[in-house]
Parts: sequence; C-alpha cells; structure tokens
Amino acid sequence: MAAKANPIPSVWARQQRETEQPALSRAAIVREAVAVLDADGIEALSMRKLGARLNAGATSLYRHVATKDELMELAVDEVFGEMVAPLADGPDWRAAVTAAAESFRATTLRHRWLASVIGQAGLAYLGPNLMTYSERMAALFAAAGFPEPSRAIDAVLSYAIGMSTTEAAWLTTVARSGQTEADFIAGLMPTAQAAVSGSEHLASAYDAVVGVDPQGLRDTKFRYGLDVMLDGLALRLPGAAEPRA
Amino acid sequence: MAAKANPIPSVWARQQRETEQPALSRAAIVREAVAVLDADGIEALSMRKLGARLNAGATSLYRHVATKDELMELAVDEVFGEMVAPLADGPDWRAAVTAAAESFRATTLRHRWLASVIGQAGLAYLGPNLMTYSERMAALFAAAGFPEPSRAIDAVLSYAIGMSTTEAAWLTTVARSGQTEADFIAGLMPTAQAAVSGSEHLASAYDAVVGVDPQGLRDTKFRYGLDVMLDGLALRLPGAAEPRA
DNA sequence: CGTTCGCTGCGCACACTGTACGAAGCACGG
DNA sequence: CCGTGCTTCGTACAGTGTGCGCAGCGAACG
Repeated sequence: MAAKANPIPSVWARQQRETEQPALSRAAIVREAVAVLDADGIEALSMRKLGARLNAGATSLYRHVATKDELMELAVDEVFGEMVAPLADGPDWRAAVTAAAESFRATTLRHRWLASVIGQAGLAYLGPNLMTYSERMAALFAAAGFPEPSRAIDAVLSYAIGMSTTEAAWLTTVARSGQTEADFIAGLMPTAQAAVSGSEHLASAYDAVVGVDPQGLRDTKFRYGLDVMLDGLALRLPGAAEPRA
Repeated sequence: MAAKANPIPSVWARQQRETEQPALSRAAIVREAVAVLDADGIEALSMRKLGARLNAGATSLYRHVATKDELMELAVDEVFGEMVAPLADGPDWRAAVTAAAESFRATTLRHRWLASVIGQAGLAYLGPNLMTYSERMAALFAAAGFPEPSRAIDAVLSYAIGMSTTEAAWLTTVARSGQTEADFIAGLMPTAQAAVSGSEHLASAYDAVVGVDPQGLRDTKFRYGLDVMLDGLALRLPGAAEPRA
C-alpha cells in the first residue's frame, strides 16, 4: 500500500548497475554445479544451494534449465569432455584404446558422483562430448581392422564403466569415513574376515592382499581386466588362432 | 478414562489374535521394500509409503532398520540371493562362468533399481548372498586352474556390472515412456541421427541396427563382450599362445 | 521520443522427504 | 499387583524440487 502510494523513492533506492556477476547462464550454472558435485558429493547438490552460490534465487535457475535431472545430464556431458580418446593415426591400437579407457577411469575417479548418475540414467545421454569420445573410439577400432567397431566399444566401455563406478563408490565410502584408504581397510578387516570365514577361496584372496598399497592394487586390477579384454579382442582381428580352454 | 474405569469389556473388544499380518519384522520389511522397488522404481520408495503397505506407521520401521540406507543394503543383498553361480564340479569352466554372468545380468534386469544402488554404493556390502555368489565364482576359477581367481572375478564381474547397469538404466528410461522398446527407439531416431551426423563410424553403426529386434541385440551384445573376456582369460591359463595385435 | 513486450529473476507455496523425540500400549517377570 | 522393557506411533523439523505469478529490465516498435 505505502509503496504503491509513493513510487518516487524507489528511483533513488534502485541498485545502480548491479551486474557484478556475469549474469545467469546455462553454462555458468552447469560449471558451478560440477564444482559443487566435486566438492561435496551428489547428495549435497540442491537447487537452493546452487542458486545461492550464484548470487541467485533457487527458482531462477529454472529459466535456463528445465529440471534438476536435465541439469545433471548437462553436468555429466560437461565432465565427459575431459575424457580423451587418441586420434586413430598410430599403428598401436592397443595403446590407444588403453589410453582412452584409462582416461575414462581417471575422469570417473575425479568426479565420483558420475558413478551414481550413470547407474540411474545410463549412457543414453547423447551429449556432444560423449559423442565425440565414442566416435574417436570407433575410429580407433575401425582403423585397427575390426569389422564391427561398435561391438568392441561396448565391450571395453562396459568393463571400464563397471570397474570405474565400483571404484568410485568405494572411494566415496572411504572419503566419507575421513580416514586414509589404508586405515579404512584396516578398520574394515575384522568385519571382512568374519564375512569371508567359511569361504576358502575368498579368504585366501583377502590374505594375499593385506598390507599392500591399495591404490597400486586398484591400478593393476584395472589394467589386468583391460588387458584381458584387449587380448580377447585381438583374437577377433582377421587372422588369429582359436583360443582353447 | 472410561476405558480405564471399565477394564472388562476390553477383553471381548480386543482384537483376537490380531496377528493377521506376520507383524513387523526386518525380513518382512525388506521383502516389501523389494516389492515396491520392483513395482514402482527407486524414487517411489519412501518410508511412509512402505510403512503404510505394512499397516504400520512410517517411523515404526526404524525399530528394525537403522536408516533407509541400511534398508537399501538389505534389499540389495536380498536380490543378490537370486544370482546363482554353478558349483565347481563340471569340466567346462566357460559354461559355468557364462551361466553365473548371465544370472547376474538377469537379476539386474529383473530388479532395475539395482543399477542405481550399485552406482551409489558399489559392491562393498559384504552381505551374505553376495559372499556366497563370489565364493562360488572363485571356486569356479580356481578349479579351472587360474592362479589368481580374484583377478578373474573382478574382470568378469566388472564387465557384467557395466553392461547390466547400463542396460537396466536404458530399460528404465524406455519403461517410463510407456512405449515398447522398438517404438521408443523409433521415436528417438531423429534426435540420435542428428547427434551422430558428422560421426561417420557411429552413423554407420546406427544404420546397421535400425529395425532389428532390440532385445535380441542386447542379448548378443552381452554375450559378445563376455566371450571376449573369457577368451582373454583362457589365454592366461597355464600354457597358451601369446596374442599378437 | 514514449510505449509496449518479452525475457529474466525471485518470493511464496505446496507436497513430500528422512528421521529425532517423547508418549502410549503391550507382554512378561518379580 | 507393580514395574520394565520392547514396539508402535503422532508430531515436528529441516530440507527437497518445482509451479505460479509478480517485478524489473533491455530492446523493439510506433
């Protein structure tokens, strides 16, 4: 009422050129969302908190992003841009594919929330960055002489996804405990030992691993499975001996 | 007051043997939770709804389950009980491992919410059912002569996880559209075609697939990657030719 | 030049979430 | 008979995603 009867003062009270921040844009929102996700994990990202980070109200974001799920899709493709697959020029397709897979793993471990999102939404995003990554990989396999590159992509990528998401989830659990990985494992051992008691093969596998550098273990584990897969693929190149079990 | 002053009628008014429902128990809660998850998906499971399904209040569940996350862990291990790995008695380790992997995939596709949970929490559950599944698989590889069965398990299981969760997420998306898989793909084609334009290898891969039975495609895709992995593993058995790229 | 119009940001509101807390009911041992 | 401990539940709180309608701004237009 009072404000309506007296419109004049607002002229003076008006904020002059309050465009300090580069305004709100889809790109800025996605970038900040990734920052929050990296820093505090997936359950810490709320529209209100994100809005506050951008000096904006929560619902303002909805002008640039249809829904939170869409924002997550954009964030996923954003970080997919960090995954690089070498160009198909070198003769060593194994090294190139290995580099591409390691890049996938490294990116997933750098942005551990990816594991959750991939589990919920899969790879059906069709985002441009995922597209160029896949295309590069297809070119790699095609240049190597594979008749059906997409088959090989699916195999290698599925392995990379499974191993990387499991690893990311594990590291998230570790991080939440506030301990180092080695300490966390040490603290978990009693429970684990009890769980595998009566399982002879598992128990011996556990014993063989106690006290070893965990990160190195994860690295070689990933490389092992990847090498196995690439060996299997190599057998499918034109001219190769049949494997025999 | 009135009830307290007149204790007699309550004997007759009392619900005789009101144990129609088997009361509230951890097992019953977990069972019902799985039912809800299967029927309506992971985002439809709320403690209130679950309580209502069991003729109980929402917070009553917390007497048997510490937190919702714990309930999810229990639900995961519950369905892990459906995954079967053959005993290590037959000579054909490839067939046995294939059966175990297919069982993993089938279970994941039967309970598609598993994909989300695995992405969030990994396989660090240590639940009994996961344990016996892993132990069986370890026995399989050990009997086949692998010096490090756990390495082989990690490789095969990672592949199965990656492919199955991706597939489950895809099927969830399809189901949410209310269309058949073939129709959904048809509706998606324009977008997909636009996305792969300029990516020659991907485009040709897409073209090769249009109009084919989608489920059969998924089946063979899974089998292909699994066979590749098993071929690579076979090379690591004592006595095998080196692969050459 | 003044006016209008569409786009952007925002406060409010709604329905819903997980769960901490304290009270009430019950079966059972003394 | 009275505790006593276990189970259930109502209430409450802090937080979520997001639909709706209003205010202000820049640009286009008469």
